Amino acid sequence: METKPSLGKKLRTLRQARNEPLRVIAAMIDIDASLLSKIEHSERLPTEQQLEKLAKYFNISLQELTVIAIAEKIITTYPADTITLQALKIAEAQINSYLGEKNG
Amino acid sequence: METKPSLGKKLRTLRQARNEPLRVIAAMIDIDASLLSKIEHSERLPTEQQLEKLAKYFNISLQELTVIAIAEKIITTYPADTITLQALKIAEAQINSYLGEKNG
DNA sequence: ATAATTTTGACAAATTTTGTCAAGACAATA
DNA sequence: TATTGTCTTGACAAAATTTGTCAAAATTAT
Repeated sequence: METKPSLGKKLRTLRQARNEPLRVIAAMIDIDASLLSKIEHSERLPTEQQLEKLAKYFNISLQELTVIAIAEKIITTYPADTITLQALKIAEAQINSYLGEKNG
Repeated sequence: METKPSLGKKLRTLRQARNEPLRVIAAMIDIDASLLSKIEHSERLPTEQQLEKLAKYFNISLQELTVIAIAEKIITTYPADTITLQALKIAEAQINSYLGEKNG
């Protein structure tokens, strides 16, 4: 079982806070309940469009959800080792440099 | 034209240092010369297996190539904004925590 | 026990990735 | 400048991955 905080956990918590079955929210975001179940278990990640609908439905920040989704995608895609760590630092540096130059 | 340092540039530099045509190295790593051309132009990224063969052929560190490849993949996949930046930091933190616990 | 909900695996459809080919651009050289 | 070899590019097919659904099993609640 997946134990650490995750997008799935967050979504499940939000849903349970409202006492709503998968069925209802799945319908709201136009997917099958089984897919939402998988999302809540971090077996699948929501698409951008699903994230948008979820953010709207739960009235929370899309950006916040997107951050977690990207982080999880990266974590599941690459091994948790120093190579990946170095790659992340480089990517970070490039974005920082890009954002820096964009302004002053 | 792509101007910043990149995996493609590095590979092209290595190849040119040997004065070898695409054809030769492409053959060594079992791909078409046109694909290697695209790789050198950062239009495509090498697969893991291609990276391995390239590292061997040029007698350089596979890890070093992999780091750059992953960084470039991330950069081309996600927008260069603060959301991605936050996501990268989270991914980094998770790997660090994983690597930390793994040892002492 | 029954009914509702949730989970899971198998699968089809859609999308993305990967590699090749062929034609054209470019460069070097006779 | 004609010829030959090299490099680049777009279009495309094949392969791989992702995405979503269905149906059946498992779990939970009534």
